[in-house]
Parts: sequence; C-alpha cells; structure tokens
Amino acid sequence: MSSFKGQFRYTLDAKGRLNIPAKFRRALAPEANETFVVKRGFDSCLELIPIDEWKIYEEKLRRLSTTKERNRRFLRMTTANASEDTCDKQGRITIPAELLKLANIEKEVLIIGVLDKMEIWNPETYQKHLDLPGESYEDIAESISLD
Amino acid sequence: MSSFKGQFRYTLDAKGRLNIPAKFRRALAPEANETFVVKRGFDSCLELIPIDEWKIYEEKLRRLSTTKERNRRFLRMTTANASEDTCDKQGRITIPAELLKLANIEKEVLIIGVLDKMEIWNPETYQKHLDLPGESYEDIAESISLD
DNA sequence: AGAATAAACCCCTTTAACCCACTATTACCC
DNA sequence: GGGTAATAGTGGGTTAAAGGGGTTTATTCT
Repeated sequence: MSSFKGQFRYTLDAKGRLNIPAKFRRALAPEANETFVVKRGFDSCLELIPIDEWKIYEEKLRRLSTTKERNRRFLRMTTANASEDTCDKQGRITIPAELLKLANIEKEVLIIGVLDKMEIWNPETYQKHLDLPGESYEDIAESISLD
Repeated sequence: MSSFKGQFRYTLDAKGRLNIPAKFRRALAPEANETFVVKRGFDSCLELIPIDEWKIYEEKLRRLSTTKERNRRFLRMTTANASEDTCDKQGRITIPAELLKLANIEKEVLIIGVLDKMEIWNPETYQKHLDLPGESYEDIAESISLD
C-alpha cells in the first residue's frame, strides 16, 4: 500500500507535463503500473491517485444511487473532471488544461503526499489555504481525536 | 517496543544530516530497519518516529474522513511535512530543509527521547518552552491524572 | 493529402545518494 | 591509572539519477 509523504516543487512545461517525484514513483504499488487518475480535488487542488487506489474509490462512486439529483451532480462533477494517464519514460504525466484551470495552475506546482494519494497545488493557493488565522497546527490538533 | 529516554546535543552538517544517538539506534526494534519518519511536531519541534511505530499512527490518520475540511487541513499539514528516511552507514538521516525551517533549526540540535519517539529541537526553543512562567513541573503534575 | 496534435525519444544540468576518510571520545584491558 | 582499541560523531568528494527542456516521429481529424 502506498504511503506518500512530503512536498515537492516542480514546474509544468509548455505541454502541460508534470514530473512525478521519484520518491513517489518508488512508493507506488506494482499493480499501479505507473498509472494514475488525475481528478478535481477539494479546496482548489487536483488529486493524483494511483489506479489501484482509484478502483476502490470508483466502487464507492458506482454505489451512489442515480435516482437522486444530488448524487448525479456529484458524479458528473467528479468523473467529467478526471483523467487517466500513465507516466512516460521520463516519469511525467500530462495534466489536461481544464483541470489546470480549475486549480489555477500555470507553471509553478507544489506536489504534496497525502498517504494514499498526492495533491497538486498552485503554491500560492496552498499557502493561503494554510494561513487561516487562529487555525494553527496545534489548534486543529486539539480538536481532532485520532483514536 | 522502543523506549527512548534522555537528551543529546548534536550538530547538523551542511547537507542537513543529523546523527541519531547510538543509544537510540540500539533501542530500535528490528522491524524498524533503522528507518524513520521525520515529521512536524507540536510546539515547534520535529518528531522522529521509527517506521514500525509510524504505521500505527498512519492507520489512525487514514481513518479521518476527508469530506470534512478541518480533517483535510490537518492531514495535509501532517503528511506534507513528513519524510521517510533510513540511516546511512554513519547512522545519520537527512532532514528536509522545510522541516528545519518549521522548527527554526540551523546547526545546533537537541534530541530528546520521548518513549516511543524522539523529538528534535532547536536548543533555545526548547529552553523557552520549559521556561514558561507559572508552569513548574509540580504545577503541571497537579493537573494530570495518570491512573 | 496536409495540418495539427500528441506521443516517443534524446540530451543537458543540477541535485542528492553513496562511499570513504578523519578526529575525538569512550570503553576496556593490562 | 595509563595505554590501546573500538566506536561514535563530523566532514567532504564522487557518481548516478532526477528534473527540466527540446526535437522528431506517429496519429488523427479535416
């Protein structure tokens, strides 16, 4: 099972190709075959999910009843903004332009590991996300119970 | 099970490498394979957790629901500021620059044992942390129930 | 058939992983 | 108690790989 940790700053090239950190590629399960699903994430980022982990998630999506309008909308928002891709020989994947736009990414990119997936951020967006006043790491930790 | 105790003063070299006290290395469980996760700790220190202990913690993190914004923020703050590393032949690990910055560590380092993990401090930060007025060892003990 | 788009291949620069060397302290033995 | 040997702690250099960019070849749509 993958366990992505850490943060890396990369640049996107003119073709929308993004390097996957070598550390993360090494952490991939062999079943993943260097293949990912890139999808819209929460809080204006993108999620990069190894295909083996994605399949688990997809199963849950399939179980959503499509007789409910809310479910239909959520499904469309998710799947329409998702893309499957495999690393090229240089360890890069191509991110579709509409996803880059959703996350306000132009050239500078921050990739962070979040255990079973990675997140792709515009570095400034990420900084703003963290800088919520009165919400320090210690503050949040006090309110979260891990057991 | 590991049981780290005591304190040690070391220096960080130009490459961000830190010696692990030999006493602590000998206290490691064989399953740990001399491998640690360094992560952001509380109160401006870093935590150095043997990989076998980390896995227990990671399981708890994975159970946090990511549909809640607060949980996502906490997860990111934790995993993006974590790094897995194995001791080199000299018994050192490399601490990423962004973690050193979080803990205000430049060269002088204090390593303390806290049972199942170690903490890495800037010695002055640690001293200030202890010197909180009106918070003597005895005062704190009054408010803590151990049974 | 030609143009546009995307995929595959290749190269260069920089970084970090790995290896070796030295000093000082501690432990052990005579 | 002094000498010796092992080990702990620190420092530096070399090399392979990672990251960033460009060029050519295939493919698809017009």
